[in-house]
Amino acid sequence: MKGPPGEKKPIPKTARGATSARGRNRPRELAEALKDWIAENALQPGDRLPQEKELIERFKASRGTVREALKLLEAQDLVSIRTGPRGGAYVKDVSLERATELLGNYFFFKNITIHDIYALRIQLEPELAAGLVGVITEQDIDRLQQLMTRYDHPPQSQDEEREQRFAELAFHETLAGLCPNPVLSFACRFLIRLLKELTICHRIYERPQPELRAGGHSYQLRLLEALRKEDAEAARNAMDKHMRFARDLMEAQEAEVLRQFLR
Amino acid sequence: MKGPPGEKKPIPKTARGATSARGRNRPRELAEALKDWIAENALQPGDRLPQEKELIERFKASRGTVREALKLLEAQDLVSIRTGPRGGAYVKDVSLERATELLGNYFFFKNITIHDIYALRIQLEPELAAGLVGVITEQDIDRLQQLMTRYDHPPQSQDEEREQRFAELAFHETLAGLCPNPVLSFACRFLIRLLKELTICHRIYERPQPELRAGGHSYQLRLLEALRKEDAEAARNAMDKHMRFARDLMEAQEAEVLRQFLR
DNA sequence: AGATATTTGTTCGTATGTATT
DNA sequence: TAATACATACGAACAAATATC
Repeated sequence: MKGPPGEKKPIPKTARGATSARGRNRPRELAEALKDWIAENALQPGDRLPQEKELIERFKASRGTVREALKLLEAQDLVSIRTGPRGGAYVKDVSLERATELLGNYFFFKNITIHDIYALRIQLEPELAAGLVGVITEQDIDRLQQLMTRYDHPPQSQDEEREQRFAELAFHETLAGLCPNPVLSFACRFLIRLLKELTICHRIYERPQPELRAGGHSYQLRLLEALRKEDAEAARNAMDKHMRFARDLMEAQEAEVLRQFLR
Repeated sequence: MKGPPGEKKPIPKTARGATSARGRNRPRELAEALKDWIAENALQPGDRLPQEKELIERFKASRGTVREALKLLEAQDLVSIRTGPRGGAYVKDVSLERATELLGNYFFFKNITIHDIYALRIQLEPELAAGLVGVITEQDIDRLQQLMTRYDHPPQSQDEEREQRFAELAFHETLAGLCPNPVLSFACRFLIRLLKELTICHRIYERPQPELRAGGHSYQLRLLEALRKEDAEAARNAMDKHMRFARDLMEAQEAEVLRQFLR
């Protein structure tokens, strides 16, 4: 089917190509071996792995293979690679960002709706709010109130409209960051990330939402008041109302946008 | 000290190495660019990416860089790479197992407690149960009831004790698998995985739990009844009671095990 | 079943930029 | 400032795998 094989490979002279070619010595295996090596030697976050040259000798692999294996570990956020003389691969704690990104990949092809996300937010954010009592400080609350000034007024432009939506989400991210329950904290932040990435949300955020902004602002004020009084149930209640209010408006907007889009 | 294998170096003529060196156009960036490219072109699972040669031209990178980027995507389970004609990088659905594993890495160094996990289960499992109404079939319910026969009787041995705990969790995993909300479904299954991996749970599962077994069994029966009647609120209520009951017992056991351990 | 073409997999050599000393 | 060590990147050749004829 293809072009005539007129051109032979004209490089037979040296023939010093691959040597071992031991079948399936894939980078993946090397990565697993490195992980085991890390565990065996009880390396802690911050410790440095041997440099490439030594890894090449120790594991009997080429530089490219070693590099790919290290990249694999970096992709899992188990190591971070720095350049320079003190460079190399360092054992690292898995970062929130990376974990979020990797989990986001799982939902990449799933069809997530606003309804799906708010079904969880309604359950989790009130619990989170209640759990903050006794943990959150006056300074934290002041910082949150400071954040709210970015959307305590009607937006002057479409850009500001969108910015205000993200500032509101940042409010909730900050709250989640204060939560002492690591799982709950992660879940709430991940839901916010999903919201940010939903393309339907981008369309919604472009539309004027005076009700959403004003309503959200007042619910958040009630929430902060409850937190100041260290009243867990009042905090839970305020957040519950806040979430249900937001869900209803967002779902209505979703339907509206879809209606326009399908027209 | 290099000691090449006898052969001379017959590559003097070309000898042109790196050219661009535009800052640090790392493989990471290429991987991100490829991800964007996948989204822009609306590639679906099963679709093939351009082959290495074309990617080299299109993104102006060397083969090694392209390969590392592809390996990065492969490590994230976004593509799978095959050799041979019609080979190349194929867009792939991220498997539940892999996503769970990667997220598990994030919580590996965090100190998760039973309380943390049940704080979420209490919120999410009732919601999941309610959402099953209208989706779950009679066959599904029959299958679940079949599953329950594995712990409808007191265990005869410590092995069976442990087996019954895992069978109960399998019941909840099956429920979660039926949930039409992908985020809620994942969350519930991930929480169960965390429970399974908690070392404290292993100790608890070794101890006799007649109350936990009998109580859980009866709550699950009530749940299935509600689902048969398609009564969402009754299902939610049954699951809520079930979770609170389990949490109280598990936390008591956790305290007990810790007390013994610290003695 | 076997030959062939296509595509990735592996290794080597080399060049370059940069951060540390 | 110069030397050096190191990661980063490029290119070429060969090896292995595999679909197609």
